Amino acid sequence: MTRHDHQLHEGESLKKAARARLTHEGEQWTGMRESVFEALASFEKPASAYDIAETVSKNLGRRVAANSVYRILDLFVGANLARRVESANAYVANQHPACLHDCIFLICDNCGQTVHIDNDSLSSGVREAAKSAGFSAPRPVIEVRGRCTDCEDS
Amino acid sequence: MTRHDHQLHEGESLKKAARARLTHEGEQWTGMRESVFEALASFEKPASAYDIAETVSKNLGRRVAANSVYRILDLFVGANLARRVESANAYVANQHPACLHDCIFLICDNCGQTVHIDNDSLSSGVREAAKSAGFSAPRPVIEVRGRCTDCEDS
DNA sequence: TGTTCGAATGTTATATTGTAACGAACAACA
DNA sequence: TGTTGTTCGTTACAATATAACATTCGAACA
Repeated sequence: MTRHDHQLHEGESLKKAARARLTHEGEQWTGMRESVFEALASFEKPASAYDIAETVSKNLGRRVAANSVYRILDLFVGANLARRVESANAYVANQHPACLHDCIFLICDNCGQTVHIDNDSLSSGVREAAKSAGFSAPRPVIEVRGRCTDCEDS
Repeated sequence: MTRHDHQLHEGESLKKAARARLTHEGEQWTGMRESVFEALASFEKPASAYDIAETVSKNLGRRVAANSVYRILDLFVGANLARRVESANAYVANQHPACLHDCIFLICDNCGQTVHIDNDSLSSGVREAAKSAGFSAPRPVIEVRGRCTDCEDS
């Protein structure tokens, strides 16, 4: 397991870091994007675009279509503010948007709780294996389905 | 890359192996299941349940609902006759249904062509990392998005 | 200030993927 | 023959995702 010296953000701090990262990419930090980010970060589990749309709608007191949320989530994923969990069709906020990692998600089949770990030797191993097979610009998707500690008995 | 001594099947041979595996699991090899398996195996890329439903419908000369295909695909995945490619919402036939592997899919973002590699040291590394994090019964999902050799210029 | 232009968002429609519920067909077997 | 359980058909619907086009907003500049 690789050491991590960078900062883990949360709450206001995370929002600031996200904003800094997005503007650094030359994108705007709009009210809508802030609302989507706040909603995304408020979930404890990966949230679907529709979950987020619902939360944002409630928070803003008006209907926001999933469509708009998808656009913003795509932007976030591209800018490393969020990650898509492929095997759950859902999204999570990235806790350290400033630095780039291939992360590994552990998703509990029972409760949906998801944790992410970074293991650069594993992920670079996967990258290398892909390159050896002739794949260029590899973007690893590493997820593990299973049971979390809380659910392993039930 | 781990050596593989087992047999790689194709065509009739693959179908026989799949049938053997499924019946060994105590499940029936019905006409419908054979049709779905043939359709699945006929694709060169991962196929969606709806793609398969369409192919089976054409082959049988009558409408087969996606619903039925999903049921059978779920059965196949459970019995190791097929794999689900999570990041593509699609399925591929398993070329060696008799033996169990955590496989790694390489999916071309441009053409959709997918190859799979087996690398037991990587996949067991992922399993171990998950276990260390408290996850039980881990089932790794390892996929890589990128560009295949044919597409890397275009 | 006012205008213009492009980015961002709103709106509606639709495509794609996936489940649920229930009944009919069929095979295995008492 | 009746009974039972699995498989499959059928319909309906839920959830996820994209497309197309209109509108709004804000930055840049005359």
